[in-house]
Amino acid sequence: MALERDKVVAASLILLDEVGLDGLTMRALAKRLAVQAPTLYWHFPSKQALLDQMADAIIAPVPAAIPPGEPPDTVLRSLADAMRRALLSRRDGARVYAGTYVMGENVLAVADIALGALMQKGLDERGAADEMFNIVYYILGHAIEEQGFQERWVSADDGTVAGMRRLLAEPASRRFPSLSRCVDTILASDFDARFRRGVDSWLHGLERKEAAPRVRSARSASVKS
Amino acid sequence: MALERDKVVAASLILLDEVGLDGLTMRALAKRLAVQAPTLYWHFPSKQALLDQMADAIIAPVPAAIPPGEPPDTVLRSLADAMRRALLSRRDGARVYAGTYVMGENVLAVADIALGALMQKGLDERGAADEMFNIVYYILGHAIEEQGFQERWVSADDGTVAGMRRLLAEPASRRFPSLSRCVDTILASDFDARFRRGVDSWLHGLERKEAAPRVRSARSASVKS
DNA sequence: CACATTAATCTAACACCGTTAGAGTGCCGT
DNA sequence: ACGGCACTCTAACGGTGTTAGATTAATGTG
Repeated sequence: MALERDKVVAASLILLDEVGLDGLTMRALAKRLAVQAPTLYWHFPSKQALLDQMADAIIAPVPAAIPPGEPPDTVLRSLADAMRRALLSRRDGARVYAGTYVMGENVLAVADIALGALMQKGLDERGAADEMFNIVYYILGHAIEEQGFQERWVSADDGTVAGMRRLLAEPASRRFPSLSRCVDTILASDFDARFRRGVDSWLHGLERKEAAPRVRSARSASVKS
Repeated sequence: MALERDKVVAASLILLDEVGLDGLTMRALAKRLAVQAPTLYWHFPSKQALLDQMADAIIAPVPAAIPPGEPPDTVLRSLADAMRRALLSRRDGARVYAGTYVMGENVLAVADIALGALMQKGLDERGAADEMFNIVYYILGHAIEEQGFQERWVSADDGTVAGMRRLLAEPASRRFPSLSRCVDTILASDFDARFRRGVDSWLHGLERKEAAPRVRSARSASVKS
């Protein structure tokens, strides 16, 4: 019963790597499973339901990648790293995940780990929830843009970033001086290094939060006094 | 020549608000313009090209929303705010923007402003490029999830977040203790407040960067000595 | 004015998509 | 032996982005 479902999800992930999200059709998936397309609708009520399962499967390796018993900073760093790697591990993985918004088993597990580490650092419930979403948003946006960048520019017919340089360098030269100064740095962009620095910045910001517990707002304070 | 193109983009943005990205078809757009669908292909080589123009149009208001002559922190804060508002101003706006990766006029202008402010704060080219992308990733991820959350949960048949509470509270209670503690906070989530705090954290992290100029790596230092 | 050219739109159609209806097929418990 | 169930099939519907090629409207040129 649930065995067949898992096999379908596994096959769809392989197909995703081969043809991308736009090429992932029910008919193509059916052919790979030596089956007719409508058969899939006995196992999944819709394509979106299948995509939801795929999204959960994509981040399934994340909870297991977190070393237990480590200090919260280590947990958070490896959590961010594992989630990024999971999203990037499949072609269009970030786009699949972004389109889902479903409360899958693994999604909940990841959230639980992040919230636990954040509260262990001294944040209250709201602070932990905020920061947990913030880092997830960052990871997701980062991965979406990275994969989109690759598909659009690196694996384009051009084959290099030369086309991008042409588009960037010309109009920037006069009207956009700051951009013009940074254009070489941007073209040589290293997503991994940038991500690491981004996570560092985030963790550094957390230090401030845990050190200085939130003050009551002026209104409620005056009411109290 | 370019006049007709702009009219098509404007109409497509109105249609986007009405029917969402999934409902935005070339035939529906053509009907709104009192034209047959293939006519659009005289003005745009593909639907993706139209979406690219739409994405650039969505963030067109951003550069104008930046007060000139302000200190860089103010510039960056209002830039983040304006970009977020722009993405949220159209239905599925964030998803449209995320799928584009095009070097439009306004995209370049926004990048130029951000890079200028960051370098004015003392960051070098690479630091400015990194942080500019980081904040953009964050804004984008935030907006995508917020709009997706609304479409999937708030405007669902259920009409409220009750369905989400049901899905979250039950499985969380035993296996996910931290999540369980935060579930009420999460359900009462205020995206605006969270975004403001996220930008604050980011700006705070920048202070550290500008204060402490990067040290040479150990390897190159030892070579020097 | 007549005419060739160009811009813009049309109709018709292609190949494909997600999805549904409803008819089989094989197995399993009684 | 047989009813029911799990699973798969064929056929088709309405829709999609996109192309080919004919047709109209406008425009500059002799």
